[in-house]
Amino acid sequence: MKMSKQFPLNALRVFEAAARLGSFTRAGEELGMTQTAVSYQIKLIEENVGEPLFLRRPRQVQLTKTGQLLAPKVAEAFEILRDAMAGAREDAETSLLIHSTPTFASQWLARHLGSFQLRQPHIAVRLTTSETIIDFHRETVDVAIRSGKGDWPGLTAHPLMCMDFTPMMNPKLAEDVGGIHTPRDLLKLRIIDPGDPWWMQWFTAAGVHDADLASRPASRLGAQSFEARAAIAGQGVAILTPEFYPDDIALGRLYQPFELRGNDGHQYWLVYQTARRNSAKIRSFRDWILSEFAPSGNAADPNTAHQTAN
Amino acid sequence: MKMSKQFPLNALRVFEAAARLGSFTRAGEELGMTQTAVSYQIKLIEENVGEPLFLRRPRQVQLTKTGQLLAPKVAEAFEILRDAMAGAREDAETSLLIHSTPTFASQWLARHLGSFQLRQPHIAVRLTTSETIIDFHRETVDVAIRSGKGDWPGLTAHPLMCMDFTPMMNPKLAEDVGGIHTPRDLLKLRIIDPGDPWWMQWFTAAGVHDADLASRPASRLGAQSFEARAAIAGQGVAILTPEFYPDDIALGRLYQPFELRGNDGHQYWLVYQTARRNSAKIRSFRDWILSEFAPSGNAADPNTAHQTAN
DNA sequence: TGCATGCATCAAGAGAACTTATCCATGAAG
DNA sequence: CTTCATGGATAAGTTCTCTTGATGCATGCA
Repeated sequence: MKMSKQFPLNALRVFEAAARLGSFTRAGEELGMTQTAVSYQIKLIEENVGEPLFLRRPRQVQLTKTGQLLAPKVAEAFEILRDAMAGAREDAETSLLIHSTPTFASQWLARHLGSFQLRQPHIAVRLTTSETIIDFHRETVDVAIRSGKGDWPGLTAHPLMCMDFTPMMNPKLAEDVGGIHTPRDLLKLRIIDPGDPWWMQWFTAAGVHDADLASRPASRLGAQSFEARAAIAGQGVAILTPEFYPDDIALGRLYQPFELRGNDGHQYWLVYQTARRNSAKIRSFRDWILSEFAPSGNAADPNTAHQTAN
Repeated sequence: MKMSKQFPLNALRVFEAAARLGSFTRAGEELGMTQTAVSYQIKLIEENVGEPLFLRRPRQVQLTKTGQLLAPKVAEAFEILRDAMAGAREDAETSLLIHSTPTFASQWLARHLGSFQLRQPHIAVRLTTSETIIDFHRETVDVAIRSGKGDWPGLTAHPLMCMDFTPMMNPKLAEDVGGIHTPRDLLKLRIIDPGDPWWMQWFTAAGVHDADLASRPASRLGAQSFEARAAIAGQGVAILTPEFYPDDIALGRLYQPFELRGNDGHQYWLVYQTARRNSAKIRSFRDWILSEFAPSGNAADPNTAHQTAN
């Protein structure tokens, strides 16, 4: 037997309205259906209960004893359901779960998220980070910042910024070794995380093919921002993304000796599930972050997105 | 816009089961539907809320934050609805509202209803009376006892007993006037309610055509049972239905001087709405009362009913 | 590596829910 | 005391939701 027969939910909703309004016609209006349909639904539920719920009086309907018993409880239940749905919608609209790589989170989001919250004060932002790429099917996450090539099935990815890299260091450290004039000068310094493939790539691009990085002591710090801290502290030269350190550069704690930048084809992306592209909160976050990265003054163009089919 | 779109009730029920069981397949089994249908309904509600409610993990589904928020409230609401429906069904099955004429109620039902309650101890009987014929469309009543001809549109009527009438009195009163031998002897006594048309009809049938009843003092008591009390008290002779007074006859407080009975074509009927003929409580009351009136030992035949089309 | 489990997707079909049209009864108004 | 307006019931036809069955995919287990 069909569940809908044992438990006529739609009929109960109609009953609730009819009981409250004391009129099938009025109930129909409220529910956006005809009086006929109301009559039909009420009959359904009466058959289900096994007893009339309304007395059909000439110009009005009136609850029977059984109907009087049933109506308030049904009303209460629908009240709860309405609240629950409203609560869920509210929650859906007002809480935004962002996932990011730790570096992007600490170096960029931490400094800019305030302007998003200023723009959308009703949205409660929660930010989680991990090195690993999260799976939207496994985690409750609305949007994510990822590095990669933007080719993730089922997801829409908007490019945010290139993951360029170039050696950076504390200017005092450069002075200590008599200044850094050629790329090869860097080899006089301690290289922070010499195992990072970026180093090899950059030296090659700079024409230094014999940099013996492998023999140097490994010092992987796990995340670029930690390496940046080390560089700022004068502990060596790190290979970093300059866009992440505008303050440290402005304060003279970090500088970039060479214009030359490497790029391994990766960049940072804003990604979200394509199916959810019309969610208001996702849209407003997307619009905000794209405008932050857009050439100053111009609004971002959401059409630059990659959408990889599923 | 359709209400069912704004407020997907069936989807909520499916959601409740899926959330509780943590599985679309299991939820489908419980609700008697396929996994496909569950998936579809969940998608509906997710679109409505604007956010996923489940994380689709490989071999299970798991509630998202929003889903966790929604599930308990929805469960509570359905709990209430379930209770309410069960309560209504319970009430529908276990309470029987009987309406009767006051006379039939006091003279017959009062003495026999106990045996019905013995047979159906789970049914709570409520008995209301009025002289007027009640309208099933206006009153909350399951079955009624009426006098009449059994031709009520939309109602099924089972004949119970004839409304025969004959003069009855206390035997002592007869002795006081030297015995009642001929119908005309009755005129020596006080006639209780001489305006009752039954009197004229009975005297005519008895061959007394010149009974001057109109000139006698009126003493309408309103209901036959009151007139019977008066007759038992020796205050006169009343025209009564003998079947109502078996005890008083057995105790010698009331007797019927003549075999002759009048009948105006009316009788007592059990009536109920034809549409509700299959209600269990109505059926069991019908079966009981018909068996009480059936020739002893034989079950009553429900097929003697009149059904007057609407 | 192959199998079982569990969910998603698609096309097609059944059946429920709804609408339109009509009728009927009642209470109010002229 | 008609006549009209209101409100519900009924019948038949239509729409469209929902369900089904087949299929595919990903994952976990043997």
